[in-house]
Amino acid sequence: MPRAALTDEQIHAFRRRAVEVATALFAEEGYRAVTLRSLAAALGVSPMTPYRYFENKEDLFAMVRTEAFRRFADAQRDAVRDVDEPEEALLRLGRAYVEFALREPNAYRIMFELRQAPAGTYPDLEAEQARAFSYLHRTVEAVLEAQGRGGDALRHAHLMWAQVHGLVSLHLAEKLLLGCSLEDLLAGAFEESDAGG
Amino acid sequence: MPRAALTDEQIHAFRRRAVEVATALFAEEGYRAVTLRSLAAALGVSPMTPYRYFENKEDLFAMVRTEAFRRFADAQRDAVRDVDEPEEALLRLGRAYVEFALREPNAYRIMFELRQAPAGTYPDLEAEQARAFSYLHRTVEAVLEAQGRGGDALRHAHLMWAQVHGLVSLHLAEKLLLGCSLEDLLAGAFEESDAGG
DNA sequence: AACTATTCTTGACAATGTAAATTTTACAAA
DNA sequence: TTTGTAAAATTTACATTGTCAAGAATAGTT
Repeated sequence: MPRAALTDEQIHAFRRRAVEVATALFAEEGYRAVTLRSLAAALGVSPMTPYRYFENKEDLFAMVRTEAFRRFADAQRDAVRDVDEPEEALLRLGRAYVEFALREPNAYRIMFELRQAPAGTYPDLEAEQARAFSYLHRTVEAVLEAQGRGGDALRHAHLMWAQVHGLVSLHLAEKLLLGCSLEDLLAGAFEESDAGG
Repeated sequence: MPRAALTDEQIHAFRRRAVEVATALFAEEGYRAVTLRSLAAALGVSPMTPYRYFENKEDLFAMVRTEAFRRFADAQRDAVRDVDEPEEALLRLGRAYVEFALREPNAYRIMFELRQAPAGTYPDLEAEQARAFSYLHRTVEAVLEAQGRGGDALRHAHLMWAQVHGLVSLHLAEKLLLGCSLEDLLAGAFEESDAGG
């Protein structure tokens, strides 16, 4: 006789929409400018309604991050779909990486903020993160294998990731000195990545 | 006949102490946990007193960042003091970089947060930042010169910076996958930096 | 000792995250 | 159709924050 509880589908639908709107607000106004109240207003619900669907703000942010990593991982996947040449794939991964970061700088900022919840808190987030990295990892494996020297693909993949992430981070934080644009640096980075493995 | 205005020295003394205490609080409790009220309490003054010495919280944070960059730049300077061999100097800069980031992770986080005030807002900050980079820049110049190929030292220095910053960032954000520690990666990075120039 | 410009404190306000209380809603039984 | 009820949604309320404005204390000159 009581009112029916929310379907899993209804819950997920609301969560999806909330994350979507929150992401849009981030893209416009930046990270910390988005409040739960402004989000609720944008969703057309009362300020406390999101609390039925998310534990708290941090929980919602985690899902925003998770979805951002999902889009990022998808972009990485699509970048190497139907690309057989490993070195070509490597280049495309790098380009797709930078493209994503420049297309969605606020998403990138949220994804790689230097203060995150302790490991194990948000398994979905970490899964998407791992997936995003997996395409680079596999491609580096293929490159090294083609060159006859396998083994430390994980290390090399991390190094490349760090290189590009470092460049993008410094660019987004406006730490690059005049006379050195991101494009210049990327050209050099990719070139050396190819050469040096 | 009125009360004497604060000396420049008094003002600077308070600002220094406030920044010092704020830095200590950051180190303990992390970044956003520090409030102006808690800082004032730690300083033994009323909540509004800091406002006579800083425009607002952002202004105070900027000075915390500036001092962090100053310590960092000093560490870089000291790392290569009296080191003649350019390649040895390069290694030491890298080690000093990572040491600083691991010794003062919260400072490092504040310094390289992905959302900063627009360029030109805090000249002192940018000056210390530029100084911190200058030691690497000069050393790379020396290395390239010794190898007979000069010209793109700025680019190479940026790439190395990005490499190490990327590794440290990923480490601090706990994004490194199991089986790949920061130490392993750094060994590889430095080795290749030496080799590849 | 008294005036006054300056420093410092107190009180207050708006915004925010969130808890508790209250109201509304949807469904099924009477 | 009416009504009971549990879930959903809203409204209220509160603590914490950054910051403003008014008041209180302070020090140095006359």
